[in-house]
Amino acid sequence: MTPDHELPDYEVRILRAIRRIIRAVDMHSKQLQGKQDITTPQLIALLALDKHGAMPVKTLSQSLDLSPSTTVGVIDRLEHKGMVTRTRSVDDRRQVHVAITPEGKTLAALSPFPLQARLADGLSNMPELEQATIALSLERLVSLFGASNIDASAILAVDPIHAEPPE
Amino acid sequence: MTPDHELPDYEVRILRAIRRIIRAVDMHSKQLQGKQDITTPQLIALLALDKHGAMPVKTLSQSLDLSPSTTVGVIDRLEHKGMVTRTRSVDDRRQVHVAITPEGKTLAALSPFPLQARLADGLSNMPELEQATIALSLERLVSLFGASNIDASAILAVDPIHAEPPE
DNA sequence: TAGAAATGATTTCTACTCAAATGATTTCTC
DNA sequence: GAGAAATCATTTGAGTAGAAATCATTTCTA
Repeated sequence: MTPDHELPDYEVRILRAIRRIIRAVDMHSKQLQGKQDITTPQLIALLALDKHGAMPVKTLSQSLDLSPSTTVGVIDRLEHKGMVTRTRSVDDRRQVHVAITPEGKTLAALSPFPLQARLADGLSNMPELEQATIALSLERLVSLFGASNIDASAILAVDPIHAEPPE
Repeated sequence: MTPDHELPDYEVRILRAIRRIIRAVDMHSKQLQGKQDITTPQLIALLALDKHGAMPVKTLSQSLDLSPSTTVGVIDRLEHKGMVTRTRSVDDRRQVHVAITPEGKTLAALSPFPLQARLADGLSNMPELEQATIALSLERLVSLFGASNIDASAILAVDPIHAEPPE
């Protein structure tokens, strides 16, 4: 039994890339927060509400691909800043409809998506074929992670020190 | 003038895929936590310490690709569980050396590289060319995010998304 | 129709993440 | 050698994230 976790080259590279992308995305959000007083999840929520109109918390959480409890926190902060309002539904009093305010609309319209901007910039300098390849690759990766059920033995562990072996 | 953040198809797909991957990785960590009382960052730290021996916090944080403040928290939790120890260096009393304990070694040895196993499984069913493509695509993406330093202008730029209309 | 089950939002709890501020210590510079 | 600057670890504060528990309300069922 090798105590070492030998892996083909591609996997190490892929895992390392994933970790870096995750980090980069988070950093962008933090920067956005510092400079425009809004974070990526908040902005995504705002854009969803702007585009599709008021909706219950559950629907919003689904469209954001976030858990309800996380969504509540995001809404809290947006509400506190006056970007959205909460209204209890009359049809079903369990539901709370979240709606964007005029201030929220303004912010949504003004806020560029920094990450998207960067991405767009980079992608626009690539041939379309390559863009397509990247999209397909990522989607295949998603299906790899998401397709079957995740069991306890599944984690993402990259040994960052060895990820780039000097040859 | 579209108030909407219209984006070429590939970008939307790529961003969506990234969000899903991030979520999948996080879910893995949460599941691990529930079942084995350790999380992904903790395990990665443990493996690094197991492989390379005791090291100062700074070195560890660098090899984990995490900020020092984040690393301190991870160490706190590992120390609390008896998986690592802290020792102030005698050479340089600013430094704190983090070392893995026998219990930590046991845990590190027992924890498989699960998500990697999943990934390996999926990848091994793909032609090598495709594996290479995925690796390259991700790395290109990383360079897109990480290559240049993110300055204020990149974030505050008027609307870089529209700078290069898709043709 | 009364009680049970399901659903929706929220709260609480833990963990991860970073930036900025702080305190201790070392190194640099005059 | 004394003071300034740099370095290292840590604390604090804010945000994101999900699971589990809780509360209110609606729907199902006997």
